[in-house]
Parts: sequence; C-alpha cells; structure tokens
Amino acid sequence: MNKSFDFAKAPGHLVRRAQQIAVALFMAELAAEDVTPVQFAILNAVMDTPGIDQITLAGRVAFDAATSGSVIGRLESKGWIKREPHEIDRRRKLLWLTPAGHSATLQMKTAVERVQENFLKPLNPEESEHLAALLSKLVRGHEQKVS
Amino acid sequence: MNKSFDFAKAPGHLVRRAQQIAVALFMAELAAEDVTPVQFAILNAVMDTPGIDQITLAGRVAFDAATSGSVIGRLESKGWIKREPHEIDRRRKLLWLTPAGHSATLQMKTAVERVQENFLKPLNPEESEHLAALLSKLVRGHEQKVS
DNA sequence: CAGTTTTGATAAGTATACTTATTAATTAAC
DNA sequence: GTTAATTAATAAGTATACTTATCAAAACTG
Repeated sequence: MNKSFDFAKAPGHLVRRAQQIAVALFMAELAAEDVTPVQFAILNAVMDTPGIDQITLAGRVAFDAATSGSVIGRLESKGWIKREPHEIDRRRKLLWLTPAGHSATLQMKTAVERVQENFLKPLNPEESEHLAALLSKLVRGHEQKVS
Repeated sequence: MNKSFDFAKAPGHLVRRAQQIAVALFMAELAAEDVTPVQFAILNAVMDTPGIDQITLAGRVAFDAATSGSVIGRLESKGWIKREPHEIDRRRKLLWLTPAGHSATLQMKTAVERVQENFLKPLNPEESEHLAALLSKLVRGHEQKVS
C-alpha cells in the first residue's frame, strides 16, 4: 500500500550515491590542486586535443554547452586555459592549455589514478571490471537519447 | 607520455554519466509532476516516516543538511510538506506530508518505477541485478567515510 | 544575394550539492 | 546552576547541471 520506494536497492539512488562518493574522494585527493572532477575532465580533454572547440569538448565530457562554458571560464580565470576565436568561423572559440595549465594537469593525473583506485577499493579486480562493463553497456545503450 | 586519461573506461566518469541519464529519464517521465529526483526521495522518506526530523532525513537520502534543508523549503512552498518545530527540542523541525503532498507522491511512484525500468533497459535482468549488487557493495564499502 | 535558418556562445533562472560561518537551543561539565 | 561544548537549522558562497532566451556569425535557400 503506502510501502515506500526501496531506495537502498533503487539503481538511480545507488548511482547517485556512488557519484557522490567518487566526487568526495576526488576533492579530498586533489584538495591541493583546487580542481573539480569536471574541471579535470576538461583540462584532460584539452591536453588530449589542443585547439578543440567548446562544443566538441562539451560533447566529450560535460554534455551541455552552458555548463562547460562556465567551467571553462573558471579555468581561464585560473590561468590554465586560453580561449581564442577560430580564425575563419568567429563564433567558435578554440581552447589551449597554458604552460601552467599543462603542468598542473600532468600533476593531477597521478592523483586521479589514486582516486580511481580508492573508489574501487571495496571491489576486487574482477568485480571492478564487471562494474565498468555494466556501466559502459548501460551508458552506451542510452547514448542516442541523451547526447 | 601525454596520453590522456581514458574517460570512457574511468568508473568515475561512467558513474557520472549514468547518473545524468537517470536524472534525465526521471525529469522526462515526471515532467507533469514538476518534481526532481531529490525532491521525490524526500517526499518518499517523509511518507515512509511521518514526523521525521530534517537531520535524520538528510542522512537517509541527501547526506547534507544544508542541501536537504533548501529542498524541503521548496517542497514546503509547493504545499507538499509541512514543517513543525519539535515540542520539546525546539531546534528540530519535524516533517509531514500535506494531503496534497501525499496524493502527489503516490502518483509519482508508478512513474518512478517506469523510470527505473527504462534506466535498466539496456541490461538484461541478470545484469541489472548484478549492477545493483556491485553498486551496493561499492557504496556500503565507503559508507563509513562519507556519511 | 537578400532572407531565413542554424549554430556557437553567453546570460538568466532554477535546482542540486558542498563548505564554512552564524544563530539559537540543548546538553554537558564543573 | 552558569559557562562551555554540542547540535539543528539557516545563510553565504562556490561549482556543477540543466532549460530557455538572446545575440552574433555562418550556412542555407530561393
């Protein structure tokens, strides 16, 4: 009847909880760098593809132009990212890491790897792989509708 | 060298992505009710435990007193939740559903069950159960440090 | 090639989600 | 039993994350 939803078993709740934990571990491990998970994702993508434009980058990590635009603005204020208009298509802004941004990002990477390890610590290696595989399948299965 | 982090495989990224999808499905399915996942979680918890106080509720669904306080404020504005100070300990505020909140929450439940189904649609029943089990184990393994 | 449509970026507005600080009320300690 | 420590709630401030609206620049269309 009025039986409430069983949140402990609800996948949506578990996923939200897991994400909260991942973010908390990230923030704790990278407190010294003063960076957030989304900021790192963007720095990483720009390091991977220098001169990427904001829309392409948004599709790759944040999935929303408005959000990633404001995140990039913050990274620009920190002096980690440089924004320059595309020579031909002046609507577009292309992104590069500054030297400071480059070395900061490199430093973050080992810390982020530690975060991933800590995050998965409650699971053994097989379970960790299985979880990643299931999440991949789930996410890919939805990809058409969300991106 | 400058090989970037492989986000497609990073569990933190997958979890964030999965959560985004879950929220998007929820918002689409419950657009008519004008409610968010966190708001539903709170309504559900109050229906489950009428007269619960804000701190206990926060620990159960949102894990943060400030956030859940503001969410409850919004639910109060909507006329779905009633807040009353505890008779003895006047610091505490106890929560009840209004009649409108009660019937709205009941209506949401079937929609939320549809969301869970849609969310897990890319996986077969075994995989769905396995995913929930792995996430449960992961979350429980971290529970001491985060709550 | 003028007019419409599309696209990239930003602004505005709402809703989490967290931290730290503040206030008020209660409990503990001496 | 008054001060000290704790606790519940809120406020303030930052950072996502999304929607819709706006604006400017390109691309398309007749």
